[in-house]
Amino acid sequence: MNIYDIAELAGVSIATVSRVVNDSPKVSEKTKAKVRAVMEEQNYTPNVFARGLGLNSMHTVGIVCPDVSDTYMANAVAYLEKYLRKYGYDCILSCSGYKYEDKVNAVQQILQKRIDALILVGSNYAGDGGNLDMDYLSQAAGEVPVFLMNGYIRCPGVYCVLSDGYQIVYDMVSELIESGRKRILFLYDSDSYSAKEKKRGYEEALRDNGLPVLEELEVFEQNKILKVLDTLLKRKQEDFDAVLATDDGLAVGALKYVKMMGRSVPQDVEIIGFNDSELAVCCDPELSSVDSRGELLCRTIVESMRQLLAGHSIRHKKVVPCRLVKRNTTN
Amino acid sequence: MNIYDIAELAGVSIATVSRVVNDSPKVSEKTKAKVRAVMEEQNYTPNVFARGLGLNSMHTVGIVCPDVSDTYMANAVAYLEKYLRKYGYDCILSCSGYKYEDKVNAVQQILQKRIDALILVGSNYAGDGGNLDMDYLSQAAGEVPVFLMNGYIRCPGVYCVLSDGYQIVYDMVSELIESGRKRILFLYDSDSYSAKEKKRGYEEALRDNGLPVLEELEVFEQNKILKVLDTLLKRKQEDFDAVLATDDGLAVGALKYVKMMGRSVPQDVEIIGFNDSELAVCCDPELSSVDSRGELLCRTIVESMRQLLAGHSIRHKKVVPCRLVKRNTTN
DNA sequence: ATGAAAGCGCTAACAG
DNA sequence: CTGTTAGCGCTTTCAT
Repeated sequence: MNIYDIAELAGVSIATVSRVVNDSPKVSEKTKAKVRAVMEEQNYTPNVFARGLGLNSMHTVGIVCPDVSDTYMANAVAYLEKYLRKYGYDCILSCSGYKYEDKVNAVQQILQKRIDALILVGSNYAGDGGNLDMDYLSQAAGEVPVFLMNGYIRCPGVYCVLSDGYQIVYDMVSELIESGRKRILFLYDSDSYSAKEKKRGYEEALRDNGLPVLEELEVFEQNKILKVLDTLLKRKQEDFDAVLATDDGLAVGALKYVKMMGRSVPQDVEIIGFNDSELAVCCDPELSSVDSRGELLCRTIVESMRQLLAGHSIRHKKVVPCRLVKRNTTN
Repeated sequence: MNIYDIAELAGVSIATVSRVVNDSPKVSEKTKAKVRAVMEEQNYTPNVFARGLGLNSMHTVGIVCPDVSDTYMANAVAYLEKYLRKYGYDCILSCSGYKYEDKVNAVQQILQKRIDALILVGSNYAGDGGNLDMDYLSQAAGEVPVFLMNGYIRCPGVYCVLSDGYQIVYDMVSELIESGRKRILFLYDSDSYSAKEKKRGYEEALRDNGLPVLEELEVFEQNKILKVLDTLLKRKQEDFDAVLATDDGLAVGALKYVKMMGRSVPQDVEIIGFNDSELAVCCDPELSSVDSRGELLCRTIVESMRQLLAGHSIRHKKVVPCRLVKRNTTN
């Protein structure tokens, strides 16, 4: 059943059928109704490939993230998909992994699908692991609009939507210090843009509050609960009275360590995680965690994308404030 | 830059270029090399839409799940994507939600994309919520091969790959009883095929071991840690000495309740979760959990799909055994 | 408001 | 092994 069949059955030309399919205003309501009736009756669906060929678009956006099995990204993908679908876009998903060359490959591959826009989830696409060569992004941006969720690079055609990790960390550290904490452990697990921003917030807050930045208090470990626990056990690093982690998994690892050392949370050690995931509620005691506004970021990205594709111009950088979800704190 | 340009630059016909693109064996290595050189040099990429039109396929498979932000599904999608990409398939993802009509819509919508196969993740597609009308699946199966991950319906064209929830639950309950547990709470959160199977395993094990099936010990609650805790608190149901939950989130909710009641785990109450997620390791004490073999299921699905698309016939049902990951048990 | 016809870029007989 | 050519199903001028 193709457009010719419908045209014949409806007694019109294929051009008219096409116009009806695209809801063109220059078809009389009467004809529209007639054609639509036939389409319904025949259960006709336009061939998306032919349509794509003609329009050079299949109304599809590409979503690339290092790993959807990560809670943060899974959430992001879920929200993105939801908003994109709301506006009739389909999503093609690609999980690139974390290695630079794999990320480049994934981006180049998905571009061949002639997507209408590309969304990169997670700040790992903005300068991770030392390789700062962002050419593949500017190249991509030359073909379609590129959106960076929670990352930032300065490059025409790349639109960045991110939460203000720097600010919230700065504020939290300042508050911790004000409430008497002196040795705050900073736990992170990546060199991504957002991790660096958080670290900067941590260090600046320490400095601005007259405390030294101690290397021994900045620990980099894979985001696995038991790995973190293990590392802390090995280092026998018990000399801290607060922990700030860039992810809830890390925070829980620290929590386990602290409890194992017989110290109590939050009295002896205050622990704060990031992303406000189920992990923060699962552990005992529950932990405060920063809501990094995943849903808002996703909504903003999709709305911006629509603006852009509709011909409007949009800002290259949009920053959203984070907010702390407090649980069991001492103050 | 299209096939004509390449043909001209390489001094061959478009047919030859097309053959090279598709790596047809009937082109001399010499010509292939020549054409490939030009393609490289011009950075040529075949237009996927035109290709789709000609082949009536874009080498894409549809993945539909109720909600990727759920850990189990996120994992499944990650594995599926990985294996599919390995064989050159792209994935289009659709999150349908849990409502029957939304599931039907999602399936019908994604079919219009002329995907090569459809994968439905989670047993919610096989008879959930009372509505047993599986017509939309058999209809879908009429158009493309349909794979059900962890669900089972008897329908030609629908291939089911699932883990044996019935058996593992039956075995675990039997063991619990043998080790002296008498009142085992069964916590579940859906009416899906797999939940029903687990419940059946629970009930049959009780019966076969001479214990009654008590309604008060079967509690249905949303899979949210705090919701479960809340429900148990309201019911003041403390009269159980073991818990079997169909998901780790539920198990953790029960754990919190048990600890709150001042009873100890696993001495007073043994708790076992499902899916072996991070939650099982995050809580304190860590919980045993059933590995439902997500990766194996995904790999099996993708391999089966390839067999099928290659013209071989495959079995309509493949069952994989689960396995228990023990942590802090009493026996 | 509608139709005729020329593409869109590629695949796949068919012919040599 | 290579080239010619007729589609694939739709969009879109350009007429009318």
